[in-house]
Amino acid sequence: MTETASRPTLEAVAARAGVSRATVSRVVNGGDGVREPLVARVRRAVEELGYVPNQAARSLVTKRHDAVAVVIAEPETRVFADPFFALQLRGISKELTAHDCQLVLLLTEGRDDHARVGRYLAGGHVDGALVFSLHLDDPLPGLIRGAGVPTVFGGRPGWGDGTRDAAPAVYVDCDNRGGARAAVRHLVGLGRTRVAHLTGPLDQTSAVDRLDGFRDVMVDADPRLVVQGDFTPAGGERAMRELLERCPDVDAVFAANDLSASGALRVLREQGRRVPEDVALIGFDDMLPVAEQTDPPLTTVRQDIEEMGRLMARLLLSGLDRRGEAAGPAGTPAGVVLPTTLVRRASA
Amino acid sequence: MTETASRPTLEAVAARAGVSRATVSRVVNGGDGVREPLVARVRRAVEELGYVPNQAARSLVTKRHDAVAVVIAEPETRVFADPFFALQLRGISKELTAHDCQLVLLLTEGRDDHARVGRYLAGGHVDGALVFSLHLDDPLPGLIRGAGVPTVFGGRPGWGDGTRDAAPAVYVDCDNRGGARAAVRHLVGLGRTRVAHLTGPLDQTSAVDRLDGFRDVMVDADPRLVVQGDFTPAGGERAMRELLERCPDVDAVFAANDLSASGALRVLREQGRRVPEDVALIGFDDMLPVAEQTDPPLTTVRQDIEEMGRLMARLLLSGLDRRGEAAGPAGTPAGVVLPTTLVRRASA
DNA sequence: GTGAAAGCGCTAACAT
DNA sequence: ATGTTAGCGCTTTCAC
Repeated sequence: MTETASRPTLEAVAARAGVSRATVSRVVNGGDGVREPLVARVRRAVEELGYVPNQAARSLVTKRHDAVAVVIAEPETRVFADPFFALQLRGISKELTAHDCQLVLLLTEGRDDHARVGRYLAGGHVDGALVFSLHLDDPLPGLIRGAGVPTVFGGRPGWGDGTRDAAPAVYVDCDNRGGARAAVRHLVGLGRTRVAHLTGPLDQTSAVDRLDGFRDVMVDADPRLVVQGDFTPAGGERAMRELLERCPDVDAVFAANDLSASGALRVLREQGRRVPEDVALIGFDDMLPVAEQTDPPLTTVRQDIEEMGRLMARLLLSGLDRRGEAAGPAGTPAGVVLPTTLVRRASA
Repeated sequence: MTETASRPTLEAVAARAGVSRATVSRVVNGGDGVREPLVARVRRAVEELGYVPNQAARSLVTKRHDAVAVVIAEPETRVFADPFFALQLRGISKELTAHDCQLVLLLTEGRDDHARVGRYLAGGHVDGALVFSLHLDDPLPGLIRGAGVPTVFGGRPGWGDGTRDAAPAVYVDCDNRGGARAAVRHLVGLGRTRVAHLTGPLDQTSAVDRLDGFRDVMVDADPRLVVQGDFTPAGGERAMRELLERCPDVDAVFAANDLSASGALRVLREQGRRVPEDVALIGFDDMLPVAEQTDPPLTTVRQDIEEMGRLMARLLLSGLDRRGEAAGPAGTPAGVVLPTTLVRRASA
């Protein structure tokens, strides 16, 4: 534990420099409109006293915080196990840094956490929030709305089409459904007839949309060919085992993401099925450290995750800049959907 | 982007409830010393208005924030790839939650980030900081000292023995050196004579301490048997390749952590060396998802990472509670070092 | 038990 | 160009 000396105030600096508080404030905030000799005097006083502005006091009057919260509604274990978040965070981080804005990461595991995060957001610690990985029954959107903090969502929020409210939710997503369609069409194009789908957790729109894309192509697929997973390798293993038991004749699998595809791949190999000869396999995300390292490397649907993060941050910041301007419905787009592309590797 | 309605203030609640601001404040902060009927009236007004206290205003007077920062001095990509951080964060998170304290995660990648984090800490956004993964040349400790924020470090800080300052740094660490000794002794006990060490990044004390432990046992080891890694699987692969080239007769490897051990294992198998028959291998950390999943499972040195996190948080919070009391040198221990244990699995 | 009033440290009009 | 002043929204003596 380090000492906590009570910090010097503007007042102290002003006294030391022999000027008014207002002048010190001006210098500290850029020094425009203050003559050079004074600027120097103040700067020296600041230096000598080790003055750092008290943000609470500053925010109280400016109502700005130069910080935005990133809220991830997943347990740490998942957040840290899934490169998806790392990539998105990296995009966000770059964009925020460029705007000299601090990223504050809030992880929410249980219901208590939700309440605390709600208080944090409503308490005016941040100028805005970027929210990820919402689940269908998540109380977070309500809390956020209540908090009145400008928010951009990562992934289409699950509560209807966003038109329920006066201001539709702003979100960034990739074309999950279209990407899924492309993947399944590719499998069909390969001549596969027993095409299965290992889904993600169906309380998330990304998983639902990918399932819908699968169904768009496999209009009357044997329902046993759809097995629920959870975006994790372990879930992929479990789902694949179940699938092989239910439908030993399966000849193609579209997994909802690369992580579950990697799990499925392990099971396939373990049970002596060759990929892609016996069973063709496609993932989703194009998470390089996963998709390229598997054996065989994964054919997958690519989305630019880092770019999504960057875009979310940009949307939020530009929205913040435009505060107070007439926010016509034409102002901010409700949702930005980025394209996906099929990346062919060896697994399908 | 959601609407930003200007939030109701204490004043508004007071007006609505027909009481004074002071009374509302009392109710909001627990309601002691306010008679029941008033409490109810105020509560209802709070409810109706959706009032949430403005933290900036509150902090300005109380000087408390009910939030602590966790600073990790690593790029996101590493933070999110290494389960170590997830575990530690989980321990911290649990402890903080129990004290109704918000965890604010700050990741610092480059030098600009350092400055911003320094400003954030000094700006009085948090009551304290937990700092990890410091590197030898890190400017962070200086910034933190300057910020005057109570801090507990994860891992022994690298700047001397901590006695350079009036208040020695508080930290939590595991017995890296002792654990390393145990691992190497075990290898020697197995009859191995060409025992190598794949180090971690030597600008971190944990890596240095493990190397020292290795040297404690292998007093005059062939210097070529020590190869530098970086705690990552890729680094482990690289180091292992180099090692096999330099010393093809190596018969045991102590890797600085499980992640690099897993990389080393891949290379060993790829080059046709059987583990443990030809080369015995030991890791460090006992990171379950890694150590148990490898083939063969890793013998490793266990440290209770989650407990370390919990302990760090507890130390910080108890220090915060004791503010102002005479902080005698006997008050807070400078460093807490947790024991390690050797976990035998199949790799050695 | 409750209210009135004084600030916490800062910025932003408004004077000068 | 610089100083003066009035709050930002809250907690906390201090009277009543």
